[in-house]
Amino acid sequence: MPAATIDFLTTVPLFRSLAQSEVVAFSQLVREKSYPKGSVILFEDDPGDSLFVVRAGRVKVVLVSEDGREVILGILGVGEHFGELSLIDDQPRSAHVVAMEESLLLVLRREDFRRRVEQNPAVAWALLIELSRRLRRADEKIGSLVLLDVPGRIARMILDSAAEGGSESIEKPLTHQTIAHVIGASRETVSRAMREFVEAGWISTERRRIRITDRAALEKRSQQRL
Amino acid sequence: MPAATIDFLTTVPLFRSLAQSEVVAFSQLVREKSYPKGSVILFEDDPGDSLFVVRAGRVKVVLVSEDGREVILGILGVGEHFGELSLIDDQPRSAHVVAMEESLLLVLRREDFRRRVEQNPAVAWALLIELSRRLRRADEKIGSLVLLDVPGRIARMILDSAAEGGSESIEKPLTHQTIAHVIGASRETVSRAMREFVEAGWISTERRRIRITDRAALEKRSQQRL
DNA sequence: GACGCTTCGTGACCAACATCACGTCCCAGC
DNA sequence: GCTGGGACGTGATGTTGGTCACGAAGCGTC
Repeated sequence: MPAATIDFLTTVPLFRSLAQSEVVAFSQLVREKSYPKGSVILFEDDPGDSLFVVRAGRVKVVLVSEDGREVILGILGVGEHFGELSLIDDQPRSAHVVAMEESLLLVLRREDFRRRVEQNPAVAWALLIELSRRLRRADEKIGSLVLLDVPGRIARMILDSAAEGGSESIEKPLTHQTIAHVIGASRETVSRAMREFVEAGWISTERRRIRITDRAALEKRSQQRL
Repeated sequence: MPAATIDFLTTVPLFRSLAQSEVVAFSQLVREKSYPKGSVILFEDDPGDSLFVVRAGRVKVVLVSEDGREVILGILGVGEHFGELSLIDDQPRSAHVVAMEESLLLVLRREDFRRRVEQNPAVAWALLIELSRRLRRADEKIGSLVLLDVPGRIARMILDSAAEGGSESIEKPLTHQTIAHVIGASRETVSRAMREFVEAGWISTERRRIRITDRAALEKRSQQRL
């Protein structure tokens, strides 16, 4: 197993608290797998027996309705992982995961994962912290869907995305369609709302990158419904 | 500590996998506290240092917007617990919790809880399973908020609630207002939609208890938007 | 049984968004 | 450079569901 994989694993929050020897052990259990843009990595309702870590690229976690409309539950970039729920509770996968770009994933199988978790309380604890974080975000999202109008949800999404990255700008390009799927709105409504933000001087956009120019205004807008 | 508390704890999923001696140890760490109907048990943004288990009564987990509108993230009954997130990740509470009825809660402090979790992998594992369950439900809820119309969300809520209890009826009385807060709709819309369900012969209602009379129709309705 | 409080039923009105239907722009690949 | 597909801008139109405003009906309490 290449040393690069070991180095990479030490940067993943899930494994960061581990001793070097533990990380090496993990690195020997993973397989690498690559997925072309648009390919489905796993399907809702499938029985799941693997955990995935994004090594390169970007994936989206989506729910799809009978008539084809979709919601994006999350967008995961390098260092983030998915698929652990099915390893924990033996239930089928709760959503589809699709590669948004050509992506390289590390795959870890259930038995290997479980054995390691049981032997290493630090991993269990890191998992608990990660699930807590996701639960908080999910609850927040529910709140924003019910309590905020579309511009409010966009404002909040921009602030959230910026918080992860460079603080004042969103590095990863997002199409209006993608934003719409994330916040539960139509592409057209997102277009119109974002134009208003630009005109108001709250953000500026160039080539699908968004830069925040008036954080305070955005924060205010993300807390009230007009 | 009364033996009744010990017996009760063994019925709680979180502790069910524990040895009797472990349960006794826990029972000696909890305090009992009672809350009148309507009282706030904990506030969003407070630093949290306790885990609560519902011994009697019912509580709701709510987010409240600036202008006073509320979303109910969950309704917890006897044997369910809340407040563990703050114990795990040391972040402030993510929502308010309010007693819907006169309620009796068991309170466990952070240090006691952590020590026990660290010494007992079974508790950590039970916690992981519980958080996984909640995460799945939260994601499902996000999906239904975006993909379903109000009647669809009501249909789904009825099916979910019935699944927990007697399968064909919902034991715990729910007001239309409460249902509205859970599914993110107005009281009036819930009234109208439920009347239609009754007229269609899908459910029957008496004194705030709902009985399912045509499960198949409800299931169908909960999957599509009209 | 009478009072009051909460819940529920229902109509009228209106706003936020989805949807439909285009046209334009941008860029990647030939 | 051209060409085609995806992303974006924008108007017109329709509909869901929120809000307001009542009145009626339950239900617990004295």
